[in-house]
Amino acid sequence: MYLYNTLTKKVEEFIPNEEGKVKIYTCGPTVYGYAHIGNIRNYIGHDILDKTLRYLGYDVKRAMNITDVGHLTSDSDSGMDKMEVARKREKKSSMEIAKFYTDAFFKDFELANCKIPEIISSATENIDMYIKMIEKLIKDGYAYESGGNVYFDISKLDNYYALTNNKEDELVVGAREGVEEDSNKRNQADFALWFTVSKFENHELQWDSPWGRGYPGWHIECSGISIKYLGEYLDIHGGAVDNAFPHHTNEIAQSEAYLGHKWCNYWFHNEYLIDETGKMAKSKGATLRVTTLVEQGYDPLAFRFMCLNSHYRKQLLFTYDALKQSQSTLNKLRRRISSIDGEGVLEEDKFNYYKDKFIKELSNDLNTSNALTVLYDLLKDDDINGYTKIELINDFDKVFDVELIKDEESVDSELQSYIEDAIERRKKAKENKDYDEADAIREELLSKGIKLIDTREGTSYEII
RNA sequence: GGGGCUUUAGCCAAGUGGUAAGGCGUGGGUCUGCAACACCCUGAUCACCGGUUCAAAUCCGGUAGGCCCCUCCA
Repeated sequence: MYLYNTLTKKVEEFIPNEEGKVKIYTCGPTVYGYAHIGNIRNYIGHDILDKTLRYLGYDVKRAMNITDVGHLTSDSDSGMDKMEVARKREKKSSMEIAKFYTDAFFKDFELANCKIPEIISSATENIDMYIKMIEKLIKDGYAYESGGNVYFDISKLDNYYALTNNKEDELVVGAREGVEEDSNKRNQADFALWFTVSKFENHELQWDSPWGRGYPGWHIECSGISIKYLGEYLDIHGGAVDNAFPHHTNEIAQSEAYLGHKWCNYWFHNEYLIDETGKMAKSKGATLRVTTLVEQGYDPLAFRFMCLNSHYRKQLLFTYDALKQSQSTLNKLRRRISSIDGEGVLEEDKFNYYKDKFIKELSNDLNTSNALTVLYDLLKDDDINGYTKIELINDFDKVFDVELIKDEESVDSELQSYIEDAIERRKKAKENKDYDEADAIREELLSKGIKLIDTREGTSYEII
């Protein structure tokens, strides 16, 4: 398995800390609003990573956080907590907001056939862990109290910018509008580990701590949850590209300072899904959800397929035209696969030949686009029996997970006899050259969601 | 100002030194009462300029365009 590692800026062979086992941490959503399709693309990328590693035989343990507190609109202490903003907007309690958007998130997540990680933990469930970490960081001289807050002192590290090659002198404070410098910090790039009540009024969620009643900074949650549930040695940590700096940079800083040794070997970053205006962002008000696509009549797996057809490290432009193409491609694939006669016995050498090709593509930094080409090559191969083809398709779909072989929809016997009767009536009408009647029957069924397909062998149907 | 990514046919897209995969769509055809489905045929010298090389979409330099990060975002 070869993966691009942001830390080394190269595609390198993936070697887990413990043979046969992989520990993955995925940065989860901040649940102050709906997850849009760009967010979901990121999770589809992680899902493919997860499923590919399992496909290759690794024992995968994956954790993901739900950020329900501590994520400021700005990292200087002037920002509002995102959860607080949503709370005021919707006049609900923080926990209600978090619950509502967490449920909505997982609905979209599952619509895209993303497997839910073994461990899901919310920021507010692990306050003890953060306090423990912060206490040690202060004790060891990596963190300090100032103006009521606790900050991490990046000057204590030799290689703070390792992940992104940023240069301290060149970073622009307030490059983004609305960001103010925090005068409590010793170094410009220091970041908050704990905020106290003194800085914010009416922050609903607060906990007692050695530094006063308050709440954790954003970055500490991922380190805390990861170390608590996955241990001191992590194999892969992932997120979207924008997380690399400062979030992941800060995670590395605080985790390694806390642990006293290297923490995570591979950093996995997904590129964005963009639209004509650029990045889709919750903060820009983007609300196109997977659920929305479903309401518009699209198969959510067509969206997943669209992501698979591209590469996780390439920006992907979302257009309805592209989505329609994917829908069409997926429909054609499924039809083609459903017409395969699955008779025969397993042809092991051919099975292995295609499986090896499939593995080779996925192992090359998750080249899903080429993996799909292996599927097309397989479908075109006349020198392999139907049974073996179906076995391979089922096998590939463990990773693609786009329901290439749709389960036969169970049609109750009453409906089935009605359809068969209608097909027979239509057949008679056609024999009598009463095409108006034949078309009327076809229309009647179509209005009930049943599509007739005429073939040389007769008429079949499809529930749509 | 600094850092990162990116530019291949109408669209999505593979390709990491040897002479452009695949898919969608389009057009043409076969089939068909019609339609749909299916099947067959159909397309590019790889943003531009220069260099290295027997050989470059692939390496190097430059130009232009797009996107992202630099303390809110997946």
